[in-house]
Amino acid sequence: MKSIEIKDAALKYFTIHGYEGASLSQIAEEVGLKKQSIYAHFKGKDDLFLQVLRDAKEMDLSATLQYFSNIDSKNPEKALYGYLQLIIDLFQKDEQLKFWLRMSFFPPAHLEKGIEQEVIDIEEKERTILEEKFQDWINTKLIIGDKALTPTYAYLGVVDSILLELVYGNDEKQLNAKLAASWEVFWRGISYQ
Amino acid sequence: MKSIEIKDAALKYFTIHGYEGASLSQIAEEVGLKKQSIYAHFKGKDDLFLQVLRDAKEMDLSATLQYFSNIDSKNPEKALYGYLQLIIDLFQKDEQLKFWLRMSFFPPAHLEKGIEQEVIDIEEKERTILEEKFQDWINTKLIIGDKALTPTYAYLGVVDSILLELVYGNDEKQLNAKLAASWEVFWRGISYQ
DNA sequence: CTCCATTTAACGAACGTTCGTAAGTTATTT
DNA sequence: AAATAACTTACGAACGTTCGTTAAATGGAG
Repeated sequence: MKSIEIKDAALKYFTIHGYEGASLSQIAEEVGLKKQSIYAHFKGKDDLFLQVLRDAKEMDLSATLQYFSNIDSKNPEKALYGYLQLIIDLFQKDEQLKFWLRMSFFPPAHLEKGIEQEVIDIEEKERTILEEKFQDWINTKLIIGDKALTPTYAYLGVVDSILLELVYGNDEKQLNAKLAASWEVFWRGISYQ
Repeated sequence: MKSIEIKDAALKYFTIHGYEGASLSQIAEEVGLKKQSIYAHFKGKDDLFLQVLRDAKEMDLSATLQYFSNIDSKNPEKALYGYLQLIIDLFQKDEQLKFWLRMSFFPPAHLEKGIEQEVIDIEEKERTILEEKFQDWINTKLIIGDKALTPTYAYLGVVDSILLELVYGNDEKQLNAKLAASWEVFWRGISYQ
């Protein structure tokens, strides 16, 4: 299917060059087409971009949902650390997560409002999932604390810092060192000792 | 001085629209000039961009250096939390930090190599400052641990997560909640209890 | 008169988009 | 089964606009 090929190429160029820096002729050339042919599949650049964005968002959200529906609820340490590794895997396996990150932080100005809404939407969903898990673990005395929001936000902070290191991504050794350090301190910060 | 005005306007548009999305005519219009007049002050778009970048980098680095040369070395809790607040202040006071962040994560492709070098440079300098402080605090039993690298990386992770929240910046309430949560867990993770 | 910032004018190149058209595929009618 | 219609996909050509950049003319300050 050609429209999937186009979206793949668009994902690649939007991720590398941003919305304004990516051109339809580059994208078309990548799949062996002229730029005019893109208009047989998409209404225009904005339409192509938004479809790529929604695919990326859906992929990100479904990966998170699936992971946390299959975890061992008696082992928060394994569950939480495993999610960090999942993110690293996802990030390195395909471009969608990097694209999503770039566009949620620095959206094209004329689409900012719509994108912001999607970002808030996914963020709240993922936060809710985490908050429920943390509440369970607090209730069952597997981690310390009273309200679940504190470890939730702190954990999301660790996730963000790992994502940032991935985006920045100059060195795998440094990534692993940062992951180990953040995890060690975080886990000590929320576990009984 | 007109070239400073131009750099200020360039900073603004580069931050909002990125390198490719910002145009010289917009920047010139902001300071009441025609775009061709920019060439009396800068060699071209790249030159203007790189000068703005170096100004931003210098500002970021000098703020960090100055802060950590004036801290109370007997009180890591205050010093570390104060730096997080300094970052929030800096971020909200002027655009340079946001510009620096955007360009260090998503540099214009054709300048990537040079920018990456600058980012590695500043990152190493800031990490070294922190590492020395943490080593002192470990030696004087003000925080736990053996090697200073672990709390250094973990703290840099907290810094990153706060920066991300600032970039993303939809809500001051949420920013404060995330800051409080990350700090609480981090501090518990590195302090004696 | 000189210098320098700024202007007007113009450049080639690239941008996203639209149009008409041709070919190929699928569906409907004879 | 053959003929017709409708739809999809792709392309050449061109649209108007904007881009970064260069060159030459203008104007004012020292």
